[in-house]
Amino acid sequence: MNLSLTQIKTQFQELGIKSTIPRVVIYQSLAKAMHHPSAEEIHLSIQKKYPGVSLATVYKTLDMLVQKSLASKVVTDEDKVRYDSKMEPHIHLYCEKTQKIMDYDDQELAELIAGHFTKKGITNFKINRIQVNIKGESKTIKNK
Amino acid sequence: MNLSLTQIKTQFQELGIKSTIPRVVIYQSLAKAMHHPSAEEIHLSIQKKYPGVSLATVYKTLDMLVQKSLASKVVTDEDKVRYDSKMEPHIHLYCEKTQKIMDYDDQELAELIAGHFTKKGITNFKINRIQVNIKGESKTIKNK
DNA sequence: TTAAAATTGATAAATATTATCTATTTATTG
DNA sequence: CAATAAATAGATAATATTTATCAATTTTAA
Repeated sequence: MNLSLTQIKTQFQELGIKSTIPRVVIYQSLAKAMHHPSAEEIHLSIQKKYPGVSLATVYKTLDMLVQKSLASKVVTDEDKVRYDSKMEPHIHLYCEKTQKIMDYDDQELAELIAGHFTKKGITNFKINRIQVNIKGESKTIKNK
Repeated sequence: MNLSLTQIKTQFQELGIKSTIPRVVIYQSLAKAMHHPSAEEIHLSIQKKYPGVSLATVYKTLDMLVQKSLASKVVTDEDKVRYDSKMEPHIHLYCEKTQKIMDYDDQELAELIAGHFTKKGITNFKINRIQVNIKGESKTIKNK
């Protein structure tokens, strides 16, 4: 999602987040990215335009965004954490060959699962969020 | 699952895994544990009886077990990897308060989801495994 | 414009995991 | 059983990611 600096500042204000250049830029980069970037990737992506922003600030800002529910952590089999600014429920497809993560929207499945638990429930557990991850391989189109 | 040393040795032999004391003991500890232990927890758990076994060996052995499909990695929001020796498909309940992971078997849900994808499919993606994680809070029994 | 409070950036520290390399152990063969 | 080749273990160094520290800077509010 492409967000303007003004849009972000407004959004921050509504949530009581102090607007600083690093924060706005980091969130803009995350929101634009389609590939669930790591802290370091975000740091790199803003290097050219904002060389001053440190990696520590990127980490602190990402944590803050997660706290404020503007982003979520995506843990993977790699040893680093990735981030996602798409907060609507969606499924992640993990390609085991390329380690890439793709988004997959499936409203029907979401309802199917939610319905199952509404009907059946889980004893002694309060469900906040249901995550579905699919692991496999993305088929690329061979010899056109 | 409680496995005897002999059972494990036999299982290793069948899979072409060389039986060493550290390996057998590590796998036994993992198989017995119900709490999805980390490498360090496994290392601790065998300290008393087998003080010689190093943490490096625990890591190497766990990797090997994952390669041989005797265990799987469980990534969490914590910054360490946990391991699971239960290889049958099952759901993990993540308690966001205690960070504890509980197993939850729900054959019906598994079939529901599998059926959904059989019917609907995902374009350009070969599904190997479907993981369902449920995040929330485990309700403990208050004031008996 | 000023002042208090919060944030930043540079760097050190902590933590988890992997790599290296020699000594030991295992499995095999005679 | 003994000898041997191959694989593994253990100690430790190295790497990588993330967090903590703290003075300097920036923001917000008055």
